[in-house]
Amino acid sequence: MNIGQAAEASGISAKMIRYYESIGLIDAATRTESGYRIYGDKELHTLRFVRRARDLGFSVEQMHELLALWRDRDRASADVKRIALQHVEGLERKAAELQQMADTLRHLARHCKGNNRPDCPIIEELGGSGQP
Amino acid sequence: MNIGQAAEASGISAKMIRYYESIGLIDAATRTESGYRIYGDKELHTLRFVRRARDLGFSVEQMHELLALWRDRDRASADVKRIALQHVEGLERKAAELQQMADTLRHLARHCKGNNRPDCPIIEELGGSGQP
DNA sequence: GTTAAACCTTCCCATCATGGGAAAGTCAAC
DNA sequence: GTTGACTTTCCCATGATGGGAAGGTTTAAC
Repeated sequence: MNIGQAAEASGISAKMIRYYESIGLIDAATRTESGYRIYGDKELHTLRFVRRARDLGFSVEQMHELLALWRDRDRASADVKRIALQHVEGLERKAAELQQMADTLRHLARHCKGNNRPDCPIIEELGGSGQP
Repeated sequence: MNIGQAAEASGISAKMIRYYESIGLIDAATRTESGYRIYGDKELHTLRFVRRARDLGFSVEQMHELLALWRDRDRASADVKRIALQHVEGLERKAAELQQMADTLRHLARHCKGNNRPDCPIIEELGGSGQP
């Protein structure tokens, strides 16, 4: 399988597959005589693992740890769980932060008439007291 | 006021003030004879506007539009509201996406024993069927 | 057998908002 | 007049991703 087909089958772009290889997240693919990367079932399996982890928002560094644990038959599930829950905390913190911003803005927008007049609580909040 | 004091007073780092100037978000500061940027009340007011907008997650481009509206006495509040609500949508979409990831992972983690054994629903989900 | 399309390779550049640091100039206080 | 705290510009880095150029390879059609 060439890189294009591996990309298609894994859902990771060829560009990113090369990038993941270059930073050492995945092993360097074997090559044909002419230098084309070739992928087999094992490599595809790894790429799919990476895609699922990525879809769950894991960073490259976390994916690196997870891949190591995945390959380690003697892993402790506690290690996996720790990485996952640590990530969950980050996700929830970030989500709450964004939602907080959204709530603030929605609140301000609710009191903005949204018409032709210039007066608007949103811009007044941003400007503090006084005009520019 | 020098850039350091303006940074202190506005909550935007000197580094970022220079950057915002370089990309045209804020006007180029006047300079002393020796080239130091100087900031007065008006400029500080603008910097504070930018900080508040940034704290609400607006992008540089959106801040650019908001600044223009802030300075425009003939603005329509509808324009401000449109930008704000558009941003709110983006924030909520992103927040929901992160929260969805967090929920999925929390669910998997709840069924992971977190002990010395290797079996773990989290890594099994990432790996799909079969071992690496 | 040649040619054209569709691949592949590496390399460089861009994003977005932010920070680090170097080298050199300026200002204020002592 | 020296020292220390500030300022200037310039270059580089982040993280994950894409765009595109220049050039080599494979494949399918004629």
